[in-house]
Amino acid sequence: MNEKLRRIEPRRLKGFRDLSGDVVSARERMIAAVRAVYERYGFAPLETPALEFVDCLGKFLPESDQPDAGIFSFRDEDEAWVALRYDLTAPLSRYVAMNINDLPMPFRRYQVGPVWRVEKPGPGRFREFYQFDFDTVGSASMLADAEACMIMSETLEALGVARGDYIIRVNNRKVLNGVLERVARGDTGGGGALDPSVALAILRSIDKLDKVGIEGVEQLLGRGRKDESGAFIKGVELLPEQIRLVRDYLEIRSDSRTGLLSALTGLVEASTVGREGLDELRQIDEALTAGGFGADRVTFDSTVVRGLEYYTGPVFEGALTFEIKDDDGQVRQFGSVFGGGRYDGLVKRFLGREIPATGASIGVDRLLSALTHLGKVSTRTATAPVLVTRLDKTLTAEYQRIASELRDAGINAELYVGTQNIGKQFQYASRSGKVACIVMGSDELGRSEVSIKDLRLGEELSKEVGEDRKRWLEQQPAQATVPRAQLVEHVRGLLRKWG
RNA sequence: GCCGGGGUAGCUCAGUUGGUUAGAGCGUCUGACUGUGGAUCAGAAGGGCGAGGGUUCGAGUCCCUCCCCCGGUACCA
Repeated sequence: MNEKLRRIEPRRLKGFRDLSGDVVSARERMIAAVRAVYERYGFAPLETPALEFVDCLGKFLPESDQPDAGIFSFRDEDEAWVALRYDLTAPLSRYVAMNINDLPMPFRRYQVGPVWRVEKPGPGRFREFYQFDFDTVGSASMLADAEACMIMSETLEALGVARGDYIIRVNNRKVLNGVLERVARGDTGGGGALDPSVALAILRSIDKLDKVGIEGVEQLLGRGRKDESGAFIKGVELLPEQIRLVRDYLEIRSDSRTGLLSALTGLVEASTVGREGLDELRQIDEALTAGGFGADRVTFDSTVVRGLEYYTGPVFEGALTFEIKDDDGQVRQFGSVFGGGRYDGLVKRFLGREIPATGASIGVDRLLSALTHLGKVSTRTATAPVLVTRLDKTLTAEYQRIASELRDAGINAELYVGTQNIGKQFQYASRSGKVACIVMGSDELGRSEVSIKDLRLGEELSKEVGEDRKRWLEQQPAQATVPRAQLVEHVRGLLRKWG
């Protein structure tokens, strides 16, 4: 009793996961495929530490010497605030600032790894998760942004997402700012710039378009909105004319990129930043078109907002457009799995001058879960597809030879090192995802033969085992006995058959 | 953070107006079947009801506090 009380309950932190071998393997395969695309465009790997000084991450709260509540932070032995990185972009800007004189410019790097955030976990949301970024630092050219879109498109296709099952949407924060300028002035008789917090609130509301619809956005911009749980969300309190302006903007759609640009012209050309934004998008369109990327892959969409703080120009996101049914049979959309944009101001806090930069980031876990639902990643392959069983433990040396023979032939093979009987060995093989079992007792040995059991076939046939198990066991339809010399050949055949 | 709904075996859940040793299905394990996983049959193990306090002769059932989970919402670099 006392001992029971003293025992430690195994627990795991909220939002953190243990990942089994099949998931880790699937993720590694996915990462390898993505890396190949990034490298095809000349990006090189970079690794930075998991821990950074909080001020270098830029996450001290204003008006306070406490770090932002959204990050995992603590004081180190020198009393300095340190924190786990919450993305890969902040460490990149720190790295660039430290090495600005030695880096080739433009500097292009990719980085993959875990990041940590203190957020409420939900379906597909965790406190520790992987991101896979690529960024171009030191180029203000829209060619870099256009390339980012092409890479996002190629990456998704390289992962097996069919054209049409995804879309890269592009917008420009400068266009958005142009609209905000108009909201701020003339049309209301007011004038001057919007209060930054109001501007932010407007962007936040626009960002919710997907979720709450155009009517919802209008409510959020006006007096506020009551959601279905009864909670009231305070509105931005814009005037009706201002709301109408935003609505007009959001309703602009076009199937072609140039079509959207012309449609936007009337709304934002009165604004200098707005015109600049349109011009940048025009350059991106030209580069995309020259690269052979049509609107079926990369489209312009005026409703894209993305992260609020640091984007300064083009913003893009890659979204999966198909629906899936989750475990409860509920229809779900995966939505955005890939996002990025231009952030010309990030290095400034270190160097005092702007270094232009643009890039994008994959939400690895979300995309992986989408690919799993798509059936694009197999999750049942064992690292070694073959188990060499030990029917007769006195023949172990012979079994070791068989295992070596398979390995020498390039086939991963596991020798059963447990102590249980043959029935349990098959169970073990079946549960650990093996494709085949090698069986050899004194019968086979005497005839220079081996038996090879096809576990997957056996699993299928077993549905009709029925009552007559005796006969089933005698026939062993999923098992073949072949000359020992044909072992490797036969196993290869099975592996080919089950992919 | 806020609103709503929940916490009873590994899982899904049942537990009458508070009343004797807390149940089922699935899963697990064992055996029939010591050279064959998936079928069938038989049997076994496994929880003291999220935690703590209170009311009561007596609480999984009532009251209070806290914790956790789920859904929605806010925030999200």
